[in-house]
Amino acid sequence: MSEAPVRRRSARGQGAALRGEVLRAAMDLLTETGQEDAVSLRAVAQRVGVSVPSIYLHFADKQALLDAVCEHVFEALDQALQAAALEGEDAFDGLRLQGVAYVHFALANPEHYRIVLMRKHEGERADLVMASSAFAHFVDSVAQCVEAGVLEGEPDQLAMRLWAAAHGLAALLVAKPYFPWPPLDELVDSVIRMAGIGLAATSRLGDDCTMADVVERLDRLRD
Amino acid sequence: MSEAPVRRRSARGQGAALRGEVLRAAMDLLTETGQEDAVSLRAVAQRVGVSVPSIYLHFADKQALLDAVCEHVFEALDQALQAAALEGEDAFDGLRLQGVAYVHFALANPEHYRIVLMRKHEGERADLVMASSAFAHFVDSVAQCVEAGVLEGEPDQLAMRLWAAAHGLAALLVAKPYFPWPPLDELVDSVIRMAGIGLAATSRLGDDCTMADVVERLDRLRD
DNA sequence: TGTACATCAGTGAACGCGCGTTCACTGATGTAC
DNA sequence: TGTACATCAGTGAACGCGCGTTCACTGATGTAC
Repeated sequence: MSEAPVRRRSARGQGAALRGEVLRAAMDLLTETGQEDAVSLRAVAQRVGVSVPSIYLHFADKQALLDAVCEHVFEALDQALQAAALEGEDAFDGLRLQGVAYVHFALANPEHYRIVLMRKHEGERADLVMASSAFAHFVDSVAQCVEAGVLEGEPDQLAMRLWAAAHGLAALLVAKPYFPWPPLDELVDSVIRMAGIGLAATSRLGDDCTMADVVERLDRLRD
Repeated sequence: MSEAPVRRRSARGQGAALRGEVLRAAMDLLTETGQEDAVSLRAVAQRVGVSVPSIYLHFADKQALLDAVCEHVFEALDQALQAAALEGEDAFDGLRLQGVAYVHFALANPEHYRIVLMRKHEGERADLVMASSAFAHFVDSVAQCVEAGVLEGEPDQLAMRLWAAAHGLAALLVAKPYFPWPPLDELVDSVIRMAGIGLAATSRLGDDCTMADVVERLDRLRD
């Protein structure tokens, strides 16, 4: 039943090739099974076509393998966001497109997203997000909006708020795929715009104006 | 080391008492250990002071116990939100307070929140959110804002967007407690207001006005 | 050109562990006669 | 008032399972002489 691929042993000096194959197998297992539990060393080894202890030639332990997976995922996310940012008509629009791309990334790689951003990370691995370029690049994008005068405040603080909104939708869609969501594109668009416009409004009109206050002002805009 | 509490066997007809004790023990284990894995039938049984098979007298299997925990958590969340709504000065403010209460609930019960809203639920358990009163009550609150003219659109759709924002912050704080967050009260307040105001703006000004468009209008408000 | 040796890329078998679940059982307590 | 019996609320011991990890090992291939 279970295909046991035959793998030729690497040539001398090419031992490191196995590392890549193991990493890829772990990523693929996440994609195909959709559950983290399915990524056991035995499952990974079998998929690569290698014995279990071989994995230890390239990863100190299972956690090291999972860490490598997380790193990989963050890089992919970073690239997706940067590509999206380039499509924007201006800095603010680039932010919006990054939000949309962020949620789409989670939808396309739900179990990868879950492993990296919905699991609790402790100790040394706690700073995974900060260590990734993805967050730093996103803060840069926000900073451009501040320079352009669309947003006001500390870019990293503003970035966290937008991140929260995008993550919220991404995480809900990943965790509750069977919830009766409306058509996803509309949902994503509306949430991202809600966040972007809300952030522009709250950051520009001052943090201490009441919500009713803002609504009242919005009323005047209608005329 | 591990205290093995002595439990008197329930009197005749009082067998159901154990059910409550088991449920409570499972909840407490989540609180104290902060990790779902710690809730094994053995750990629960030991904490109650009872043998493992006794649990099967009241729960079909482990999943049934976890389902009961989820139900309990949703009820607690529902109560927290309803209490918060009552404090609002008006319907819209009530929405804001519910958002704040939502995030505070997650912070106070991180592992409970995780188990219910950050895990993937499949099959019959997929409709847990819809089956809970919490979501329905929240939609009601949104509907009141629509009636009051603060928001426009389908209450359930609007509710999902706000839910996404609040959940995003809650989930990030639960998953990344060591991230260098700013002071939590400010962060929560700013995200909730961003979402509320953003929703008011996008729903009232029409879904197809561009973000730049809205920002331009906001500029006029400053004068 | 031949051979001993070191190195490299792996393997097979076993380890102990904690888990959910099952099964035959025990012993106290209420009820029927 | 006494006793047989049914019921109830549990228990002890064992089941098989998959897991991460370790250890002594193998066999091909390059290198030194």
